[in-house]
Amino acid sequence: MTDGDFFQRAYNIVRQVPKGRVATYGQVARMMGEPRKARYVGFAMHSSPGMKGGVPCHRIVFADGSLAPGFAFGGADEQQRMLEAEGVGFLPNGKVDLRQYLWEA
DNA sequence: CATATGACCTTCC
DNA sequence: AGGAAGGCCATAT
Repeated sequence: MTDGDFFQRAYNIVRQVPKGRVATYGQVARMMGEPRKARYVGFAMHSSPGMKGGVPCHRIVFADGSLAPGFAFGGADEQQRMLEAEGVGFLPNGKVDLRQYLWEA
């Protein structure tokens, strides 16, 4: 196996994220035991097969609760709408309420 | 083939 | 308390 397994591991964690809940890149990276690789978790999402592959990248948000503008499915607006459709609540500042919807392993 | 950048987070000053 | 820099692996040019 190659180090690329890191991607597979990232997908594995993201895939474990329950519906109506969101996880942060750093948290996922930390789960894999590589808190410094938070950046590549995002890369993994970019190369992710999509939710069709079981990788709900839209449930992955920043550590502060903001989404990924310009790189998401069709815009942070679409992503935000999807999360709301899953039951995730958003704060008036346009961020996810990690206080309540942050996925806890 | 080598160089540069990237959906980020953590830590130090 | 706020600001700045670093770090890591992979992908793309």
